[in-house]
Amino acid sequence: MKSIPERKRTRRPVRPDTKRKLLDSAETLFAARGYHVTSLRAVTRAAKANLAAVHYHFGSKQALLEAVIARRLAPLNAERQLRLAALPDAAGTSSILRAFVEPTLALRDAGPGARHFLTLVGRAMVEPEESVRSVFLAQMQGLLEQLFARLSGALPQLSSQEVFWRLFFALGTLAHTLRMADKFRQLPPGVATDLATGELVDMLTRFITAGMEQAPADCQLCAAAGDHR
Amino acid sequence: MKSIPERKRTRRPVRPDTKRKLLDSAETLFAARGYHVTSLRAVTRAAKANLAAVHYHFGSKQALLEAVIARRLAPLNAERQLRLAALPDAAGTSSILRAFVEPTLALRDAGPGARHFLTLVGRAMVEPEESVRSVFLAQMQGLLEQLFARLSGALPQLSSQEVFWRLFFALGTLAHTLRMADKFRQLPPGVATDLATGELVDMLTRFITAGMEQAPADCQLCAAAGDHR
DNA sequence: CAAGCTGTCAAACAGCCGTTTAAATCGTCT
DNA sequence: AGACGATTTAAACGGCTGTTTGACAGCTTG
Repeated sequence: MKSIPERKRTRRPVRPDTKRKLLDSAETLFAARGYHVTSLRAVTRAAKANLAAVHYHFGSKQALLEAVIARRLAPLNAERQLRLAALPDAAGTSSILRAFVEPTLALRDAGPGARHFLTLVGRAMVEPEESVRSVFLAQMQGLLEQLFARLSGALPQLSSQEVFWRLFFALGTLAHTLRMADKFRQLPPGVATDLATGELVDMLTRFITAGMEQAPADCQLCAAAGDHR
Repeated sequence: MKSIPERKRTRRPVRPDTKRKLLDSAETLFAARGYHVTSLRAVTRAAKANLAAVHYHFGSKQALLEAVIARRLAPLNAERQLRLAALPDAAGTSSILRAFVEPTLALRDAGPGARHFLTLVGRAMVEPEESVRSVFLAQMQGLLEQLFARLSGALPQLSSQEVFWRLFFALGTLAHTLRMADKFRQLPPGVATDLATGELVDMLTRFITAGMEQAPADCQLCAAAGDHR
């Protein structure tokens, strides 16, 4: 209403970051407290935006969740796919699992937002509510089938049923680890609470590799040597 | 605080099963849809009881959750403790883990209520909300410390930090399995969806035993033999 | 019988929820 | 300048939430 801002290099509106701030706030709150217990009022308050902004920019609470997940999961899945495709045909179980795990946990060091996202993903994998879990699984299904196929190729001595169950266990372990990517609580004394991402990747990969590579169920040698049963 | 009823033969009221029916309905609904999204109206409707019955018998929604968990977790933990104590001093990792896992998954065959409880526990372990998770962890802490001590004794070559992390992974795998104790969805074709409990216990125990018993992180032989890194 | 406790019931409470509306504001273009 | 689309804003909507209340029924005990 006054002097002309001739050098208005800012072609974007004054507040183009409302959408991003909503995503950031939702990411943090959904991860910390869960999707259902987090109200849109809490999200918009944290983002310093109006309550109606969520519906203007996203349409609904669920669409906001989908956007939060897609923003980071799409690039992450793309890199996991690249890593899997770059493996030699004869790659072993450990390499395959590492190609999947390492880009994931690398987000721990990509800023606090990405770290919150990891917690959110770890929870979304096991969410009781269909709507939340399906939002996540829909974006993962193709990659998971690819991972299953690679592992089946690397473990030809196992039945596909056995590969499935071991992969099921391994993904459960990964989800459990992701949930703790943010912070740890109630640790027994003497255990380091902060761990470098590289060490964590190593430990996790070794754990699930050992579980996947063990002898088949009907291996007599194994049954005789072990103390189980 | 009054006269002692020397012979209270019929101390039960006419409808002593309202409390139990509330526990059953809450167990089922909490497991199927989650604690927060399940309303007391849904619980009382399923139990064919009045809305106020929850507050009369338990005091609050959270107290109902605690009662649901305690009803089955107390006997379960008692048996896990017995199984652990009955082990010989020289028991191996596999036996220790099996003593913990087997009574747990045995609830799969103890009726539909117990099966729902397993799902609920698997979710409570990872619940974002502090109130839910702490209700569960408070009843588990002593047993978990005992389990940690036994495993440390069985794996003397590992640092306590390494034992902690491997146990952390193993419990994550168990929690993931418990969540699926109820039913499975979206399985790839050709994979049996219903599995006998014994087979499941075997597979799970073998998986986490292999992860826990692997060589220490700095084992040169292992690093040279494997294809990882 | 009357008193008393236990359990049930319908109704209401305040409060928060996701969503919608319509008006107000801002930046940009003709 | 005026007009226009893009955004923000305050307010309200109906609906569902956990919890509380007070009256009422059934059985046990004086």
